[in-house]
Amino acid sequence: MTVKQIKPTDSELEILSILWEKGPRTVREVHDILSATKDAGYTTTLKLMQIMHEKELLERDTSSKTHVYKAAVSQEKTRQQLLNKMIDTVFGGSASSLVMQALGQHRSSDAELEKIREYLAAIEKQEKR
Amino acid sequence: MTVKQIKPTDSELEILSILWEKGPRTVREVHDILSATKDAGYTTTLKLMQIMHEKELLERDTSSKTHVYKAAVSQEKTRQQLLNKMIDTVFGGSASSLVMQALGQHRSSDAELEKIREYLAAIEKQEKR
DNA sequence: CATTAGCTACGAAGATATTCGTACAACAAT
DNA sequence: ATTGTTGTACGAATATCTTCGTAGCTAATG
Repeated sequence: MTVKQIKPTDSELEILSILWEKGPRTVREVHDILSATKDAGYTTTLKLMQIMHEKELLERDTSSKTHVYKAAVSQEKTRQQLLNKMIDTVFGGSASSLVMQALGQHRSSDAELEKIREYLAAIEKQEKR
Repeated sequence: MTVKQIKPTDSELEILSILWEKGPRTVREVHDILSATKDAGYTTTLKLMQIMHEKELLERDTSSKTHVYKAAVSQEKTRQQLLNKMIDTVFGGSASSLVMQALGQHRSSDAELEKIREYLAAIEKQEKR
């Protein structure tokens, strides 16, 4: 049995990100947020969201004239799938290659690094059992 | 000045991976390796590689009848760009969010985890200065 | 009630990615 | 020399993504 693969395009991911962050929103609201950074017509955003609904990336409430959309896939699961795919296709299946590359480039805050250290310690403990 | 963005498609990435791993190869050789896992016609692989050459993802040596292709972009740089993009678009710009998610899911070997720890220690030392 | 504004639905154009058939050249084998 | 094999080039069909114009519905406004 194969798990349903979530494969949003870049445009779809932008919309999902907004809905994850802000919660359920109308097309108008999503469009206004999008317009701040890129320019696209209203019907473009509308169509995108309708297609995402067909693909079951979004749910929608059509009980009132103005439909309200929300993400139908979780941010957590989507992140995991996209990440796993990148690990497989770009980093030869090695998660730690990816981790080292990520740590090497981006400056992370002390707090964040500390979290990562704790995480590693927890994993270590786990493995000792 | 904007840096040239490397944006290979999934199919292109498969070909790049082969060339990174095996070094310069002919279309036939690449195709034979690809055929092991997926099925596609020979001319499909040929066309792909020709287009990748146009896009300057590949270089080729046409001095003999059978052309020899090699990657024109480094694995290192490509990984970094794809990773940075994912950090920005999927993990809200937080490299450590990505790192934690990667560590959480995939089992990494003790040796790999140890490398990561050393890496963190090095970063810490660096920051103390 | 007529007009305007805001919304959905939908078709279609444009862009890009993918796939493959066919033509043609070079070369080896019979 | 004819035939078969292996290669490149290229056009075209198909698929998917993106964008937008237009039509038509509903509600508010004058």
